[in-house]
This record gives sequence, structure tokens and C-alpha cells, in this order.
Amino acid sequence: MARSGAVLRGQLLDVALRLFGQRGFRGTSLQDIAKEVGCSKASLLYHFASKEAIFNELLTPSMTAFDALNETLQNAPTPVVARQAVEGFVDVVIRYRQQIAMVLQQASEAAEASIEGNCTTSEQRAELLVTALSGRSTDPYVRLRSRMAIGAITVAAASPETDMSTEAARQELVDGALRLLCLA
Amino acid sequence: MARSGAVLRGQLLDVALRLFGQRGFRGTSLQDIAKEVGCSKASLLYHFASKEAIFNELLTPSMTAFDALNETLQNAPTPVVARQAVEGFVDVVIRYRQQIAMVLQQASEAAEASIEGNCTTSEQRAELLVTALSGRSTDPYVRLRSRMAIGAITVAAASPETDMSTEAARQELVDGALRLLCLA
Amino acid sequence: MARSGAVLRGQLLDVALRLFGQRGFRGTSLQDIAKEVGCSKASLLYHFASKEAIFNELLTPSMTAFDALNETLQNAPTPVVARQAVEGFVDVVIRYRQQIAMVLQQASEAAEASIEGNCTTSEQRAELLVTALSGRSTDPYVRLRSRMAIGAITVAAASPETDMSTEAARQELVDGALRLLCLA
Amino acid sequence: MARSGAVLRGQLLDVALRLFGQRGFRGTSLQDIAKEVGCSKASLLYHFASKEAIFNELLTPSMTAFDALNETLQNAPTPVVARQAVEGFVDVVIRYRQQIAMVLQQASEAAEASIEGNCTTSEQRAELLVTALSGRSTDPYVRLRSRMAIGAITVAAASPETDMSTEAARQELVDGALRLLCLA
DNA sequence: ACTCTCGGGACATCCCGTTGGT
DNA sequence: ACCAACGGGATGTCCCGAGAGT
Repeated sequence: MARSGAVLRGQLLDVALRLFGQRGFRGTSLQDIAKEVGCSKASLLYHFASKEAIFNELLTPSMTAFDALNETLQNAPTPVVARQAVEGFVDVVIRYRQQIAMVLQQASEAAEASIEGNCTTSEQRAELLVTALSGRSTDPYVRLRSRMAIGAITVAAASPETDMSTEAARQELVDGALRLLCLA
Repeated sequence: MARSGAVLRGQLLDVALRLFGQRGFRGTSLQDIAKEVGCSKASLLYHFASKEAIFNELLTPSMTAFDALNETLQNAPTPVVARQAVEGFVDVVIRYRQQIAMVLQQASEAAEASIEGNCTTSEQRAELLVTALSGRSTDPYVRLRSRMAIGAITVAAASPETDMSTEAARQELVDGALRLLCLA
Repeated sequence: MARSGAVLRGQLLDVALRLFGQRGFRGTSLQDIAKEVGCSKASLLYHFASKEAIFNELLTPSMTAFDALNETLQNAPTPVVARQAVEGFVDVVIRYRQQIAMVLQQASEAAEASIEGNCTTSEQRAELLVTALSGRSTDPYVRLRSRMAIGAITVAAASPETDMSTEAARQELVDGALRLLCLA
Repeated sequence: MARSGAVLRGQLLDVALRLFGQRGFRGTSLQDIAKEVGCSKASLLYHFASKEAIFNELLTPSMTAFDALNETLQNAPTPVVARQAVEGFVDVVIRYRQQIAMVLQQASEAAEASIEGNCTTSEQRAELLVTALSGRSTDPYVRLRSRMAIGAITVAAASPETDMSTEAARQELVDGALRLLCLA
């Protein structure tokens, strides 16, 4: 009624972003989204062709920004490309934090699957490590740096390209993290 | 044959680790695992109480190692705790690379949901960025460092703790990444 | 058509009542019900939240009537409460015959499990006893009385409250049945 | 080991009788029985050809006794056949109370399926009615009589043979119950 | 006599998306 | 623009029973 079409569309996107972030893509049903918004599943599918269409629409802007960044970087002079890449990437990532969280928390969702009565959650574990990595500092920026180090190591280690069994790779990870933490 | 059983169990774990890593936990059905191993779903459920039980068994060793690390770090003297944390975490992460990939690639699974006809995959996009971040170097270790930077920025930005809208946070991310990349 | 939905709902309830009565609750699958009605299992579960929900909806009216009866009886003067109870109970039972049969025939379902090649079914056996109890009469009302006697003895004996090993209990059963059969 | 074959067999039958009585035939799995006895399911199936075989073995003695009774009654002179039937049936039923309870409690199991959080259980409901039917007496034998009346009415009404819609049938039920309760 | 291992086959439940009607 | 109703399909879990082995 009062709700014009476009408004409902927006609400659906908002709720979908949140639920996808909380329960993952597969873990969120169209029913869930529709119920939370207060409309029927059929109505949802009137606005979006499919479940994936919602996901796409949620991710497209960030992807576009990402592509634009890459475009720019392609034309950047080599000596400064890295610096520009860092700055640009940071900007994109910050602007689309929520979407990135949505994609990433799929993972944490999986990790939590194993808790079930366990005393230590993944988050508790991680928090302990953050404390250690920051040298037990409580400065939020130092802790942020520690989280960066965790992300750096984890993501890099999960990349299947480099041979992780060599000592050189290990050293690279350690050294990089130490530089990141101003401990080099 | 007593061994016969254990062998199948092992195969099931192997395949499950791989498939969970490729398609995610929810994206992998018991049928998928059983078929690939060449046994019936019922056989699978004879060896494991439930789907989650498989996941747990897959993750438990790495979690244990992680806990042990945190235990050690708790007793480490403050001046060196960070260094020890870095080294310890790196070791754990490398040892359990596959499991980490399993948990992480849940995320990529979600991201791939958007491909479907799209020309640029997330991986392609990321590869471009890696190239830029490494200053177009082809040295595998430099590229590894770039991937670390991506992980650092992405994971840190997704952490809901720090207020990402401030300029200070942004600067912290940029500076950390630059140090990591030896560009500071 | 708004009615279309309600019609299917009704058909589902009808068929469920019959099948539950014939094969028991556990012995009847949603598939069975849906197939007989000519709709899909999914459609069935669109109208009823679960299998138990169907059972509940089937039993609720009779339970309500039963509760109402008990309510009334609570306020009845003691000298006439028994008479009122008999009449009221008979009415409720007759009105909800089918539902009661549904619940009772769960039992016969179990008994039939043993037939499988046996020559004498439980029903055949029971029929012989009815004939004997009615003094070989063919009057349907006399035979009904016999069935009442069987029910009286069987149900009372199965009630775990009274000690059935005493002679007094046995005598009570015999005397009651004889009164019922006008043979006292 | 210590447990000779026959002993295990007996234990299995005992547990099966109890569980079938509590959860019904279909509601009891071979696993349940084996676990409670403390042997493997395979061992159970070594002693009994199938699940139904257990059920048959549990019921056969009572059925045989029942058949013998019917045999006897067939040759009884008509004037006394009913009296003999009552006494004989009562004896059989009392001797095999447990088995009968097993078959009957299938029904109550079904009824309980609907409770789930409801305040009044079927048993509570029934107890109220027993109280009313016994004229609020607490004499166990009067209450037993009431239970007989309930059984008489319920079982007779559920028998599909007589037309229950007629007033005559209703009257028969009421009168029979009143005679049973010594209220005629 | 007893167990480990395994498969075929249900079954209840959920989910996505379509269709016809309003 | 919206929705009730419905189907096709998949999934996790359970269960009965069969062999091979000891």
C-alpha cells in the first residue's frame, strides 16, 4: 500500500545484505528475507528474478568500483602503481565494508558450525591472538594492525599458488607480518 | 578386515575436506562425498554421526593446535610475545593450510555465486590487484606479499570492532600495508 | 480461487484421517496422503506445518469436546455424575468415532504385523469370541454388547493401576462383563 | 561370554516387549533394543530373523492361548457358552496383560503425539472421566469398573460393524455401561 | 555366537521458482 | 504490485537387513 514498489525493493536488499552476512548465502532462504521484510516470497521474486540476482545486485557496485580501480591501476606508472593500489584498494574496501563482511562471514559461519558446546569460539581464539600480536597493547589501532597481520597471514597461506612448504615462504610470511606490526 | 573400515573413513575425510573447501559446507551434500568415494550415503553415516561431525573432525586438530599456541603465548614475556605470536601463528596456519582454505573458500563460494555469465571472476579481479600491489613484479614472493596485503586490509576492514569511517583507521590500513610491502 | 486452497486442505485432512486409521500414524507417509489426494508432498506441507500438525488438527476437536465434558462433569452433583458421565462420554465417542478408530487401529496395526502368512487374523479370532460371548446370537445389538465386553476386559486389564494378579480383580472383571451381558 | 545364547535371547525379548509397549512397533528400532540390552544390532538379528519375528514370538503364546479358548468355546453348549467365554477370556487377558498393554499402548502413543506442550494429557483427561464414572469413589474396584466402562464404550464405538448413528446403538452403549457400573 | 561394515530404500522437511488470480 | 497455492527436486537422517570375518 503505502509502500511504493521501490521502497520494498530497497528494504529487501537491506535485509538480504544483513541475513546473507549473518547466515551465509545458502543459509538464508527467500522465505527468511520475505518474512523479515513482511512481504510474501512471491512478491520478493517479483522484484528480483532469483536469489542469485539479489546477491548480484548487492555485490555489483563494489565489483564495479573494484574494476574501476583496476582500470586506473593499469594506466599508472610502474614506480607508483603499488602505492596507488594500496590506497585505492583501501578506499574500495572501506566503502563496501558491509558487502565484504557478507562475503567473509560465510567463512565464520562455517567455523562456528563446529563450536556447539565448545568453550572457545573462533572469535575468542582470534581475540587472544590479537592480544598477543599487539604485544598486549589495548590501543585500538595497534589491535587493528594485529588483525591485519592475521588477515595477511591467513589469506596468503590459503592462496594455493605459492608453495607453502618451503622455508622461504614461511620466512616471507613472518617478515611481512613483522613489518606490518612495526617489529622488523 | 579391521583396516577396511578405517581406510574408508580416511577417504571420506579426505574427500570431505576437499569438497568442503571447493563448494563450502552447505554446498556439499553427503551424496556428493559418498559418490566420490564410491560408497553409499548410509555407509558414510555409519562412520560419522552427522554431516557436522565430519566437519568437526576435520577442524578439531587445527583448533587444538591453535589453542595450544594461545596457551603458550599467555605465558610468554610481553616484550617478545608479538614475535612469538607471529611465528607460532604462521606455523599453525601453514600446517593446516587446507583446513583454513576450506573455511575461507566458503566465502569465495559465495562470491562466485555472482559469476554466472559475468566475465571477470573474483579471482581474476584479485589477480589484477596482486599485480598492481607487487609493482607488476613477477617474483612469487613479492606477489605473496601482495596477497598478504590484500588479506590484511580485507580482514581488518571486515572486523566490526574498529570504526572504519575515521580517517585514522584508513591511514592505519594504508600504512600497515605499505610496511608489509616494504614501501614505507 | 480462494476456495481451491481450502478444498485441498479438507481433502488432505479426510485422507489423512482414513490412512492414519488404517495404517497408523507412523505407518502413513506424507507421500501416501499426497498421492491419494493427488497433490505433491510439498503442497501438503504448504497447508500443514508438519505431519504432527495434521494429526493434531484431526484430534483437536474431539479433545476439546472431551475437555468440555470433563468440565461439565466437574460441576455435576455427585449422585448423578456417573450417569451424566456415561451419557456424555457415549455422545462424544459416537460423534468422533472415526478419530477414535484412528487412534485405536494403531493398535491393530501392530497386531497385524504378525499375520503375514498366519491363517487366523486377530479380527477372525475376535469374531469367534464375539460369537461365543453373545451366546451365538446374531442380533447385532447383542453382538455389540459382546464387543463392549471385550473392550471392557481388555482395556481394564491393560491399565497398569490395579493389581491384576489378585483374585478379587479377576472376579471384578468377570462380574462386570456378566452384568454388561445381562447374564448376572 | 558369560551370557549364554539363550540368556541374551531372553533379554532381547524382554526389552523388546517393553519398548514395543512404550514406543510402539514402528517407533522402536532394532538399534534401540540392542543398545538397551548391550549387544550389537547384528547380534540381535542373529537370534531373530527379523523385527517382525520378534514381535511374533512375543505375541504367539497369547495368540495360542486365545485360539485354544476359542476351540474350547466352539464345543461348549450354547446355554453356557457366554459365561465360559467371559471367564476364559478374562483369564487369557490377565495372563498376557503385558502383551495386550503392548498392543494397546500403541494407541496411546499416537494420542500423545498431539500433546506437546498441551496442559492436559490424554491420561489426565481419562483420569477425570474415571473419577466421574465412579461417582467420585476412590475404591480401586469401583474405579476399575469405570475403566471397564470406558473400554467398553470406546472399543464398541470404534467397531465399524454396527451403525452408530442410530439412537438404538447409542442406547445400547449407555445401558450396557450403566449395567456394568451397577447403575441400571 | 557375535560383530563390523555396508547398501538400498524410505521419510520428513526445506527451498526455489512458476502460475493464475486480484 | 502483490500473493496464495503448488510442484519438482534435493538433503540429512534413520532403519532394516545382508555378508564377511573371527
